[in-house]
Order: sequence, then C-alpha cells, then structure tokens
Amino acid sequence: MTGDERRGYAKGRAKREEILDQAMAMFGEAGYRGASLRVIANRCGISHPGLLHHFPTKESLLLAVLEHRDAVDGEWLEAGRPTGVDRLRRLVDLAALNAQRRGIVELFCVLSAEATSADHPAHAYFVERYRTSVLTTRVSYTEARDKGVLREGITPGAAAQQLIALMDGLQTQWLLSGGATDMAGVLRAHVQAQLTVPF
Amino acid sequence: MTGDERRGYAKGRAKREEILDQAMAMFGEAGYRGASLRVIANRCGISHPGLLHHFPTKESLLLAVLEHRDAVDGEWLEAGRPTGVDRLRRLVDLAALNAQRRGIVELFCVLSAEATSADHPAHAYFVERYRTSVLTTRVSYTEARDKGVLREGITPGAAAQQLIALMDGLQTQWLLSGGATDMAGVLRAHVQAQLTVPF
DNA sequence: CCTACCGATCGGTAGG
DNA sequence: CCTACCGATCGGTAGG
Repeated sequence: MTGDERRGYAKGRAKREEILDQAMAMFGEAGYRGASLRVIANRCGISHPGLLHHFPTKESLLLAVLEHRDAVDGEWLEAGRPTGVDRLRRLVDLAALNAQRRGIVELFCVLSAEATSADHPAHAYFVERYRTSVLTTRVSYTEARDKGVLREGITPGAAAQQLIALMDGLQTQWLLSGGATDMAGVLRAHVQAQLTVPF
Repeated sequence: MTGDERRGYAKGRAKREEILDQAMAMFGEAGYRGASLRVIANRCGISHPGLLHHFPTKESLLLAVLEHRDAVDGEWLEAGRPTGVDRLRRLVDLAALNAQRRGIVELFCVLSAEATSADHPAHAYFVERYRTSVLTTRVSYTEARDKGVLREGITPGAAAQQLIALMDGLQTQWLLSGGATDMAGVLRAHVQAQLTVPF
C-alpha cells in the first residue's frame, strides 16, 4: 500500500462526509422534493454526476443522511446508558445542544412533516423513529415511577407521548421565532412539574 | 340581470371554492414546492391556465387557501366568545374535530415546517400565526388564574407556549401513526393536570 | 375558459 | 470524477 493509495481513499471518505453535511443542510432548507442534487454537488465543488458516484440515487442520499445523524446523536444520547430521570435529563440536554445546531433542527422538522405522506421515501423511517422514541421514553418514565419520584396520576405512556410531541412542537416554534424560544427551559419546567424531586 | 348572468357568477364562485379545496389537499400532500398547478387544475376539471384565471400566481393561491382556513376555523374557535377555561376547552375540541379532517392537519403540519425557511412565501404568515396563537392562549390561562382555577406554579406564558407546541407535535404523531394517536385525549389530560377544577 | 408555447430545472444515464 | 445529453415537469404567458 503506497501513500498515494491511502490518500486517495481518505480523500474519498472526506468527500463523502462533505456531501452528507451539505445534503443535510439542503434537505433541511428545502425538504426532500425541494432539494437539488446539482446545488448540493456545487456546494461540494463537484458536478452532480460526480455526487451520484458516491450516492447512486437521491433517495439513497437522504437515507444516508438520516442514518448518519441517528448514529451520531444516538451514541451521544445513550452514552453511559442513563436510565430513569437521568435519561429524561439527557433528552433535555439534547434540546439544549440542538439550539446550537439550526441545520439539524430544520432537517428533522421539515422531513418529519414531509414524511407523513405514505409515499415519501423516509415515511417508514419516521414511523419507526416515533415508535421507538415514545417507547424508550416510556421506559424512562416507568423507571422513574419505580423509584418513587414520579408524581401521582402521571401515566408513563401518556407522559412519553407528551414529551416527544412537546419536543417537536418546540422545534417548529424555535425555528419560526428565530431562536427566541427557550426549548430546553420549557422542557425542563414540563418534566419538573411531573416529578416529586428536583430535576 | 338575466338568469344566465346570475348562473354565471354563481358558477365562478363555486369553481373558486372547488379550487381552494383541491389546492388545500394538494399543498397538504406535497407541500408548496411539491404541489403542481397542473395537478390541482386537473382535479377541478380545468386546464392550468384556467386555474391561473382565478388565482394569478401559485403564491396567491397558497395565501388564499390559508386565509380561507383561518376565516372558517377562526370563526368556529371564537363563536360565543369563550374565555378562560372555556376557551382552553374549545382548543381541545378543535383537536377532536381535526381528527376527522386529515387534509387540514396535513396542510398545517407540512406548511408550518416548510415555512420555517425565511424565503418561503408563507413565512410571514406562520410567524404571525404562532405569535397570536401563543398570545391569545396566554390570555386564556391568565383568565383562569384570575378565577383561581389554575394550579400553583403554572405560568400563563410558559403554559401557552407548551400547549401550542403540544398541539403541533401531536398532529405530526397522529399523521405518522395513521390516526392512532388520541390528540384530544392527551391534550385534555395535559390541561386537566394544570387546573384545580374538573376540566 | 382553451391550446400552444416559453425558458428553466429536475433526476438520472451514456460514454469516456 | 467530467461533459453532454435524455425525457419529464415546472410556473407563467401569448393570443384567442
């Protein structure tokens, strides 16, 4: 293996990462249908058939972007395997982190709405994403209840559904208000009101 | 004025209404960018220049759809001028009604996300819509507090922000779950937990 | 309201 | 990775 070969592979990987970054921004700005492979390619300094060398179709590019984000954020979310109230706090911390990453908030806000159509290429992805988000959050609330820190009358299932819905709705408001909405603050107050201990 | 002339005007108004209905469905299915004037026109049995006779541009059609919905639903929401807890109940009733009108839920879910981009034709409309939604809901919470039925520690401003965000997030979940999410039920439980009286 | 057209842009492919 | 092209579709206009 020569230096040139290694540099060639590294260059390919770097270009792939650059495409994923620019595609994420573009899908967030314009949605899947509104995004243009030519514009994404231009921003990466290549032609659009050049982009299709790395990702054979527009749909494969979209799915690669979503999988890449899930891998990165999923790892961050579960680092140290937090449970119960700690896991709920981690969700609030994610909202605080996202307030520094408008592109990522746009991506999920716009695509989750677009993907409610049954024929959207990311429809199955988002159906599954919501199912597991609500499910894992319900587990956290159940763990909190078992430790006796959940207020009387709070149902883990309903609380999980509420928290996920609240996170999504706040993202829309945050984007429309130009970053004026305090996503993490509202979420923290919401969860605090459900607990018998300081959050 | 002859019978023919009166029929002609009535026919024009009826066609205009039909266009607004089909455009609402199409903007909900595909978003603004994804919607096609030719497809909307076909569904109304006319050509797309025929459609442009009633609405001179695609943007004017979108704004007409949004204004039409605001006029109809705004009237329903404020009928009898409900205040305080009654007004909050009216919002929950609207969610229950919307569970019977998937097209309207799609329209606002998809367009509000799309319109977070500053250059979207409905951007200003949705910025203003959220501002007034949160404001009028804050007034309702303040009225509830003045009547002594709001739980200690609930801030009208934060509660209003939460309720509007929750309504939006639940709509996304409802669409993705194929109508399985009980929007009105979750909202009712949320508001009930903020009050000292039965909701 | 129609037919016929404009220039622009799209995702993807051919061939190198 | 490139240039050059394909067929399809877009919003809007001309002219009637």
